[in-house]
Amino acid sequence: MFALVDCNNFYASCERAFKPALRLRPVVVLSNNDGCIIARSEEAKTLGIQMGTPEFKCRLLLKQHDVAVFSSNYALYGDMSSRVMATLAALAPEIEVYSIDEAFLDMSSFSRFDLPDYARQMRRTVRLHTGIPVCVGIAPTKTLAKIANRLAKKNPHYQGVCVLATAEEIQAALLHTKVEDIWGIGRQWSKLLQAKRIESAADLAAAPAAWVRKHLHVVGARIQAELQGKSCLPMELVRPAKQSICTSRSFGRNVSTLAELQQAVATFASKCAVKLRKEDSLASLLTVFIATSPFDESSDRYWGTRTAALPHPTQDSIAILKAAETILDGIFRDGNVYKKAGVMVSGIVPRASCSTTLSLFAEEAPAANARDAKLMQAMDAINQRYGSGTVRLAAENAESWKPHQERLSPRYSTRLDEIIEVRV
DNA sequence: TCTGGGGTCCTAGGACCC
DNA sequence: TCTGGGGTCCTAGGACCC
Repeated sequence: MFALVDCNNFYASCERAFKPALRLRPVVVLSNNDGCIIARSEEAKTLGIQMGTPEFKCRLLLKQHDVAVFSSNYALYGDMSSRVMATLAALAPEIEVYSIDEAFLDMSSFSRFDLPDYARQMRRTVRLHTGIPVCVGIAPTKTLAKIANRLAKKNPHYQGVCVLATAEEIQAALLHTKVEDIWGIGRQWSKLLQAKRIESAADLAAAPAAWVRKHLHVVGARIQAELQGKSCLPMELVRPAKQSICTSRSFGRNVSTLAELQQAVATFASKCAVKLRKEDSLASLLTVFIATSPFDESSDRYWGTRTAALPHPTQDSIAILKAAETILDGIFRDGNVYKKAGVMVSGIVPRASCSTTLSLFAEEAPAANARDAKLMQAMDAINQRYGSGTVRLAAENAESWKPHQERLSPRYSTRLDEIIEVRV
């Protein structure tokens, strides 16, 4: 048996955990640049506020109903997530952290337990330790556990816990789940299935296997098997190393000059290098992209992107930044109003496997690399201790590329100075 | 005026190997 | 008349997830 534990309205719940007065008010959290609604409390959902709506389109509604509106505070959500996960890890022998607000737990050794009762205990414990409300779904496969969790969230009579153990319970749950609500079935496949009169999860479970295999490929075949109670997706206990790392931002203002883009791209490139070093990996490919607004119909869209091989696999900020500047020069087109830019590193290999690999064409001797590596270590250590951005490359300017965040809450759980500010 | 950011996996087809 | 059988690697595009 697998349990899926999922935090309710996670970002909104994090904001609430530190401001009990918000319990009685609808809460929403905005994306970067305070652009779109990306999290809603139950009350905000009831008001009809849709996920992904631009803030300016529902500003009046937010005001009318005295909705508490927050910029996204990723430092807070990340730390709260670790606390939830640490609590869950103590409640089951194995945990797979699936996303910032979800985890699978291995319940296979709990056959002699009263599962619903144990699940209720897990909810109480997480609530007590972190202040975050969660729902628990338990079933024989991950896909069914997802369905159980969804039912636990949607139907109040479950009180946050749904266990699907018998064939009858599973069949009833499948009948009440539409295909588009199945984990792994997105918009395109839903359309395809509905056209074939496959409308519920029960329909999909019973559909001809050959047809599913042909049109939904192995991924769909796996989903079907999981719905039938055959577990195909095992627990993944160690997070695999990342295959690509991307840092991109929409700009809070119009950007037209190469100089401004250079600064943005330098900042993002450097961020990618920091993330690479955190992963202890090296990248061999670098992509830079710049884009105009997809919503502006008065001028042509431009999406400039180019990928180049790095001279040798690296995690060095300076090497990555230099290469990014060259790529940017090649894709910049004068006369555009840019709204977004990004840097991505890929072709990633673990550093350990690479220590002796030399490039046939590299101009720099390995000795120079060793010195640069020490420099990066020192920079990371200083920024770790005194806050990111304390030391940086001159080409970067993180401050000016910070997205607009006018309604940011304090980083309650990671910054002492910000808590003291609240008391005053 | 105004619209997020980060990922993964799979398939098909071309080019190549013995 | 007739033309094998088994692979790998790479890329682009399309699907999906949070």
